[in-house]
Amino acid sequence: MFTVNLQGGVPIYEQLKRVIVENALLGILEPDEQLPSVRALSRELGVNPNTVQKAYQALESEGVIYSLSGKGSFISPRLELLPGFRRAAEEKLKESLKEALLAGIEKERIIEMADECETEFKSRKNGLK
Amino acid sequence: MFTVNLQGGVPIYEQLKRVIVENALLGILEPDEQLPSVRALSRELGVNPNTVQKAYQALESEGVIYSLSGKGSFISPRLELLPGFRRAAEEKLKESLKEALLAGIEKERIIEMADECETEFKSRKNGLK
Amino acid sequence: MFTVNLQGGVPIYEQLKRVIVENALLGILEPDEQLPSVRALSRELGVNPNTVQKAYQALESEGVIYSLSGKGSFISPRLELLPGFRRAAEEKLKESLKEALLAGIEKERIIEMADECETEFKSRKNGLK
Amino acid sequence: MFTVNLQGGVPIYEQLKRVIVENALLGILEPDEQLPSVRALSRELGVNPNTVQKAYQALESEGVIYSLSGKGSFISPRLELLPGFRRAAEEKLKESLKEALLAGIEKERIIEMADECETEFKSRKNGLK
DNA sequence: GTGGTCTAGACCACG
DNA sequence: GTGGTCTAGACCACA
Repeated sequence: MFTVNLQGGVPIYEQLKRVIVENALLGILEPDEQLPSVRALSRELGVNPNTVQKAYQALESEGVIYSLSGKGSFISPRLELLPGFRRAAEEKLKESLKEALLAGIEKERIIEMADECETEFKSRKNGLK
Repeated sequence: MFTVNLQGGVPIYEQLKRVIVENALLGILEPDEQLPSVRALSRELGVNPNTVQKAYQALESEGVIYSLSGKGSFISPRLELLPGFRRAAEEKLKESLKEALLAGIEKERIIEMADECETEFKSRKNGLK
Repeated sequence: MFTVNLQGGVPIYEQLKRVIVENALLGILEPDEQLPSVRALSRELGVNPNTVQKAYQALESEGVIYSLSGKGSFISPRLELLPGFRRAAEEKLKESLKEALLAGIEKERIIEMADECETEFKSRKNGLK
Repeated sequence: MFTVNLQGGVPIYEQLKRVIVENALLGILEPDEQLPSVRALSRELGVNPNTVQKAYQALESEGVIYSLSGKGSFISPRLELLPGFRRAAEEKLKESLKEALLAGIEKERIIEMADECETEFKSRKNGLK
């Protein structure tokens, strides 16, 4: 379902948050759709349940998902309104753009990469429909 | 000379590395130019000498700077080769692009931001001439 | 487990790096085998944890080991590739050969010493099996 | 006359010692031949006079050279007798051999390198005759 | 529990 | 003066 990379320095719970938000924004996870339970997901990914728990709690406090006690966790409707989400993405993008330009990546290549991302999004959507 | 943000989670030594690499790539720091001494820079930034040392040693092991014992640290000539630097920047950029596109940032805005970065680079170069 | 010489000018962290690389190349430390924790090893060797940490981080940046945050440090698989490792060894060997020949050590003796090294390797491998 | 490498971590005064001993053992510097003065050599190499001084003093205390106050420094006769020199070279060689074998350098290659060293010695001797 | 960062302060080798 | 190593001890994030 979700894949995470144990190596690479990026905290597992952040990768989890990231992939859930991505899928929700892409519509692969639909509003009010139920997420796997903490225990099920931790078993599937081979990570500590605390790690999944931490991701879910963070997502809930950010309004991306909501929990019904005893029933599970669900994707929030109205996801696109997430306050500050766009601003945060813009900041991070600026950092990356600086590095990329200094590394000699041309603007044309950047546009090309953006197109590739959109293509990937489309195929991911269709792949799960 | 170099500014770092003591807050914000990003390790000080990584910020230092980053700003030095940036300035070297921009040509603000010229090949074979001497960097401030570990002690001087640590005093100026208000951080521990070991923190600056760590940044310098990491940069040396990456080939960005070189040290002459008893004399000081200097910017490496032949900086543009840096193997893997471009690839790493490209990967990070792709991640950021994905997030940005999902957050609703338009491609035109991305191009605009890239232009802003280039403008900033130019002004930084001229500012120190 | 690992022995280091606190005296003798050679930095402790370098000795540690050396013995770990040796053991990994000999197969005494197997791929993905977990290393002792920084704290445990520092206690065992009677050195400061930072010193062990420095060795581990250097090894990680060289691709000899990898760290999983919160879990520990492990020997990298794909160790044999180590770019430049062979070249560095060859250079250092040439230096030593020059000195040895000038000091009057005969070529037969050199071959003999190489054989001794191989014998030592074999006994070390078997000693830990 | 002598060349030293400012980079590479190896202390300059040790490189100086090394090259002088090498040339003396090869006969390029003949017994009782006068060495350049500290000031002349430091100027020629572009290094600090203290560095040359340190090398000369170390060589004198090891019996490789001798000084006549006010006249200069000279190569000692009977150089080959240097106590412990052979043993030190042997130890260092053993270290290098271990590394080389672990790095995958074959014994044939080692012999080949030894031959190369001898060839180099011969050409250096003839070059200065 | 793990690794990672940082500080404070000492000591050494080199030039 | 320079960089490099080491210790002691604190604090944090992650799992």
